[in-house]
Amino acid sequence: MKGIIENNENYQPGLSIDCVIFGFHDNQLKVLLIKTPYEHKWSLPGGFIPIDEDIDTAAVTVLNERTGIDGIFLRQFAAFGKVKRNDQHFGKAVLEHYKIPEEAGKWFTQRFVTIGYYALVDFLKAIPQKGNSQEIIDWIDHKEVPELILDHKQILDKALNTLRIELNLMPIGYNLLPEKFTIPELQKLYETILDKKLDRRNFLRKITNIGILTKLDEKKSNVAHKAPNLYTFDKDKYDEVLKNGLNQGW
Amino acid sequence: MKGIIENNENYQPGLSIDCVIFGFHDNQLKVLLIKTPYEHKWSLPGGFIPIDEDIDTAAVTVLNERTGIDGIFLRQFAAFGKVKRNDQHFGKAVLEHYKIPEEAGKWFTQRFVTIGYYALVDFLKAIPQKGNSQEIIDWIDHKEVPELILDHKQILDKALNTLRIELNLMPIGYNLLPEKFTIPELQKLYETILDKKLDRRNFLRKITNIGILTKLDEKKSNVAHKAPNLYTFDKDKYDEVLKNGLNQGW
DNA sequence: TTACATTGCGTCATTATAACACAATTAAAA
DNA sequence: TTTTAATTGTGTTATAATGACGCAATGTAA
Repeated sequence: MKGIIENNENYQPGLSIDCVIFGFHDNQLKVLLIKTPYEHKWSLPGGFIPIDEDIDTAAVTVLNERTGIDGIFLRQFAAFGKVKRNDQHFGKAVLEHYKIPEEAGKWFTQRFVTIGYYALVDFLKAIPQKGNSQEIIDWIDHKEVPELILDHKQILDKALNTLRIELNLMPIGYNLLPEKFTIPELQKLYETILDKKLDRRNFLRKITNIGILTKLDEKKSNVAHKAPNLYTFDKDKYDEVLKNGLNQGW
Repeated sequence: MKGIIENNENYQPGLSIDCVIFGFHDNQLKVLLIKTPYEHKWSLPGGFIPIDEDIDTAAVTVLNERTGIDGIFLRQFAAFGKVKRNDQHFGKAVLEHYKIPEEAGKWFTQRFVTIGYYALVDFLKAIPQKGNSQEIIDWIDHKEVPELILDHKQILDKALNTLRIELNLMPIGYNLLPEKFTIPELQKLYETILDKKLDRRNFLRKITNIGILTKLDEKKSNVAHKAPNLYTFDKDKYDEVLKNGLNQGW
């Protein structure tokens, strides 16, 4: 933040990035959110775009800084550019907190357009990183997201909606689950994202027919009831399906 | 253009809009392209964003100015923000042509991010409008698009690709065809967009099963061979399907 | 009058989907 | 130790969707 206050001519003016980072844990679809001490609401992790960086690169940077992982599944899904989307932000809390003089503050109070990215990450590998010591960063169940700043709730909703649609076009799971997982776990992931129950047996048939799963000669241990079999993704086939898409339609 | 040269502080800096406007005619999917006398290549119709306008509104304005129609099907599909996407543009031809002094020209030579929209319009209702007398604006078959400026070819490709995917998620045709049309015409539209042949009989079955077509008691006249029946879209059902989507997948 | 391209309507085999049955496994309760 | 309950693995069956065709009707042009 300090760098940009002093050298905002090095950043793309009026343009920001916001990331909706999804993780899956305890049968919950979680979102990585941030709370700064000078704001009363939570917000999506975001950032500005150095003028000498591609916007995608800037998004990767935000994500990497916040989760500590590389090679993340990251997709741009929409740009948000309503005139009034940030008209009462930065104007108060942030500028005061950073003691930014009015003239320099104009850079922050201008009308901002933001580009939304969503990411799918392995909850156990992603370690939430604070931007500074006063920040709080945490995984929050998407069903219990508190009030967010600006239009961040809309951005989050749109991201989830996009994810739901893309679920029908491509396989997911590789990015959200640990290397070894069970079919019921994968099903829970789908059910959680879609917010609806699926039939166990039909799910198994459909997911295995895609041809991206490898059944391991190993069962999950330390579980109540019957121990489910473990699977991994066949990465080559997975990537092929990712590239070519699932349902052809016409 | 004049307004923005003198009052560029009224526009969102470093951000533009580009529109991929599709029309369907003579069994060709056509794109509305522009050629300015001071450029050797063609370009997508685009524009800048007034700081007091939503980006979507700015896109509607561009579209309306270029086609003369309202109530257009218009969708934002991606933002393009590679660092070098406009590094050799504006720097020469445009600035010279408009005799923009170097200082004022900096606004145009800065790094630009552009937001891509695609539109579907009725070819016969859309009348290409020149921005000024020296411009050429024309419908060009998407298979014969000449070399375009900057990354406009990529933007066009991405738009078409998005359209192909969305064809499986929603009905189209209402925006691209005249009010009355035949099934073979609708099929040609699909085939042209997808660039593949479809079976007549299966197409009829599938498209009618969607329940968005109304068969008219009228046949197309002045045609070679057997006169095909005319149809219209049932707008209520069409909109309902548009809203809810076609294939559920999971 | 005939040839030909196109339309309208239909069949049939295959595949995909939805709904459901039952046995096996394992922790916890009785 | 036995029983209960939850969960997993592996089916079956009926229905719907899809892909690959056949054939007669229509209207232009040879």
